[in-house]
Parts: sequence; structure tokens; C-alpha cells
Amino acid sequence: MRALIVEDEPRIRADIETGMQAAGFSCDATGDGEEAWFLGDTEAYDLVILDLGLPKMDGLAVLKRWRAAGREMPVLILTARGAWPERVEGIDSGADDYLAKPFRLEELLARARALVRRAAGHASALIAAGGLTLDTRQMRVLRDGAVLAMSPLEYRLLAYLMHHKGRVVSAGELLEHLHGGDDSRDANAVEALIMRLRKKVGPNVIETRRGFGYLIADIPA
Amino acid sequence: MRALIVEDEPRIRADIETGMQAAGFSCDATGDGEEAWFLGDTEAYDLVILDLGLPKMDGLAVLKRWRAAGREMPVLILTARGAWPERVEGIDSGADDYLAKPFRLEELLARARALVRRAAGHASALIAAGGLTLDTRQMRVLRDGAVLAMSPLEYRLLAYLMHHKGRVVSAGELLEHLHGGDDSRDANAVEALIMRLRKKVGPNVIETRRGFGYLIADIPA
DNA sequence: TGGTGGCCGTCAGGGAATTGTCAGCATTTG
DNA sequence: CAAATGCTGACAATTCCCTGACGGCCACCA
Repeated sequence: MRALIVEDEPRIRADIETGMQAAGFSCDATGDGEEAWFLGDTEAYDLVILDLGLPKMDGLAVLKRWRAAGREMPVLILTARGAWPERVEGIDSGADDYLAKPFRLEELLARARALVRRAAGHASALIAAGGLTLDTRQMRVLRDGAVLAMSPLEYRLLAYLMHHKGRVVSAGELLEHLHGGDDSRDANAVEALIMRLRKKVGPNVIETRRGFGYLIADIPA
Repeated sequence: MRALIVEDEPRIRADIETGMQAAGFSCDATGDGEEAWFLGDTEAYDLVILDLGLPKMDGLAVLKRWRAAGREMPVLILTARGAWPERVEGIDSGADDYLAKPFRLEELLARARALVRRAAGHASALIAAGGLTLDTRQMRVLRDGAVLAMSPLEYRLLAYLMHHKGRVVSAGELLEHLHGGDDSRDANAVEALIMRLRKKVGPNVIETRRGFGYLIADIPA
């Protein structure tokens, strides 16, 4: 976990840095607004602690420039007690949290942990195999960056195969998965679906294991 | 956006509810810990405002039971000023934020907006997707710098899609969040709304995933 | 208080996409 | 070679979604 600490008062900055390091963060620290902006723009931090009263460039301005440039790391703002309009502005400028000075180090650490924990929840939802990329959030399939149009059943069948990439999946298992328990369907339905899928994703993606089932080899896109 | 407000002081509860509704939330409110737990466990909220001092079941206990059961909605804790150990415990119990009483309603709303944004993976007050810009503070929608006129329901539906941009949202989920739990409506209502929205925002913004739902892509295809 | 306009849920019709089935063909297996 | 297994194209029924119209409801205003 890398953290950037931006605070112009050396004593406080050192305190925070010590505490964060003790909590397992690896820290950069600065008291200069421009340097802070440059670091946050070029380095990859998991968390930024940002004091608002800075020389050269105001903390809020730094934050806004980061957000405008698409930097989305969590930012915890330090603010003077009672300056609530400033807090509201900070939060609406893209801050994820604030803490009023003076504060207890334990509280800062607790909030830092919470922010990092939350930011970690945005894992990628992409599965790659057989030259394809499955985007499970947007429910679409990509090949060479292009979107392949899929019908609902086609998508679910392909998703199942890709979730189980590198394993042979029987036709029965596919039927079971696509139409839970409803065995009114012909086994041929799967074959037809597989064929339609192959027309879209191209040959040599879905392999047949005669007598056993189908699989997508575990080769990343 | 659905919110649950848990606060045992009726006056404060009513104030919060009024403010939240004005900000576009559809609210349930209760002053009872057990009812709060039940609602949070069974309904789908986008945000919970949770007071810690409750009869029957303590706020922290409610929160812990939710988290233990895997409920992950953002929770904003209300706490007495100066009780900082309580705040630290609250945050480490899974709260996403806290606010000390007494507070300004504006600040509560700003933090509520921030939490909802953060939960959806955004850090700015402006959400851009599909060529549109959603201004959550002013509750406006912009395209090419021009304001698009929206009816209340249209705005909330669009806001929900944009908060969850890049994710497929089912018609049922939309109904649920537009009219909390009231399932008396026809599924066609969503289709009609989507159609009216598309007339305003233009085609190719709201995509249909036949059999699954709708989405606004966050990466142009 | 009565009118007016916007909002929104419902209905009904239609069109297009989807998918199971069938029949025939190709390939593999014993 | 014959049987079994899988592939393929065509077809039709069904489902799903879009769209225009209508009317109830509510807020606003004279």
C-alpha cells in the first residue's frame, strides 16, 4: 500500500508518516502543493492524505486537477475544525473523506484503512481465454477490442465455458446450467447453440471433445 | 436512490427525511433498532443513515449483524460529538463514514452524495458516460454543455444507470429502486420510461441487453 | 374551485430477435 | 462397413421489447 501525505507543517507530517508506516503503508510526504500535484499525477498511490492549507497551490485545487485528469485514488482531506462549508466543497470536489484538525492518530488510521478497503472492492470483471475477453459487468464479449453481439443464451453459454476455461464441460452440464432442471429440451439444442456461437467467435475457440463435451483452452487473449 | 434512516429522535428523523427526499432519495425511516436491522437485511438500500443510540438494539450491533450477513451498502453513522473511540470502533465495524451531532443538514447531504458516488465507483460530483454529464449536486443532465429537461422519474432512472455505468441493470432492479418495494407497477412502466428517456438523451446511449436489462457503457464500444 | 398541463402507468399492437426442433450430412469409431 | 456422434441450415413458435395512444392523477394557477 502506497500513500502520499501532503501537509505543510513538518511536525504533523512526520507524525502522520510514522503512524502510517507503522500501519504498513509505504509513504511519500511533501508540504508543497505543486510537488504534491506532480507526485499524485505521476505515481500510483492507494491513498492520499491531503491538507487544505498549502503554499503555492491550494489543496482543493490540487484535488480538482487530479480528478479532472482522471486520477481516482481515494483522498482523505485534513481540514480546520468547524470549517464546514470548506468540507462540503471538498467532498463535492471529489474527496472521499475528511478529518478535522486536531485529530487522533488512531482515527486517521482507522479512516485510512476504511478508504483503502473500499477502493479495493473494484476488482476487474474481465475473463480472458481463447483470444476472447468476457466483460461480466457489461455482459459483452470482446475480440481484438471489438464487441461481439450475443443473444442471451449464447452469452450465458459462453460465459459458463469461460468461467470454466481449461476444463471439459459436458452437454448435459450445459443444459442443466442454462435451463435449471428443466429437461424438456433436446440435447441438440446445445449443439445448435454451440454452432451459432462459433459463427460469432470464430473457429478454433470452442473445442469439441467427442463423447465428452466442449472446452475453451486456457490461453489468455 | 433508496435510503434507510435510523434515528430514534422523531424530530431529527423527520428533518433528515425531508432533506434526503428533497435531494432525490426515496426514504424509509425508523427509530427502532430491530426494525432497522430487519429492513436493512431484507430491502435493497443504496445508503443507510444510522444513529448509534437506539432502543432495543444498539446501532453498532445492527451494523455488525448486517456486515456479518454480507450486506454491503454504505452506512453513515451519526454519533455524539467528541466520542472518538466510538467513531473508530464504528469505522472498524464496517461503517463508511460518520458525522458528529449536531450537524448541518447540508453537510449530511454532501456526505450522503459522496458515499453513494463512492459506492458506485466514482469520486467526482460529476459523472460522465455515454456523452452525457450528470451533475448530482444540481440534479441536472448535460449534453454538449446544454441542459436536458428531465422529469423527476426520468432523472432518477438516468441517475441510477449512470451511477452504475458499465453494469447491466435489470428492469426489476430499476423498479425496485424507483418505487421502493412497491411492486404494484407493471414491468412495462420501465420500458415506457426508458423510451421517453431515449427521446431526450438520444439513441445509442442507453443500451439494451435483451433478456437481462439496460446499461450505459463506460467504455464506448 | 374549476381548468390546464405535465407526468406517468397501462394497454394493445407490432416487429424483430431468439431458440428449439427437425432432417440431412459429415466425421469418427469399432 | 455400419453405427454413433456431432455439425449445419432451415423453419416456426415464442418471447421480448418498442412504440403510440389513452387516461388518471396531481400540482399549479387564475
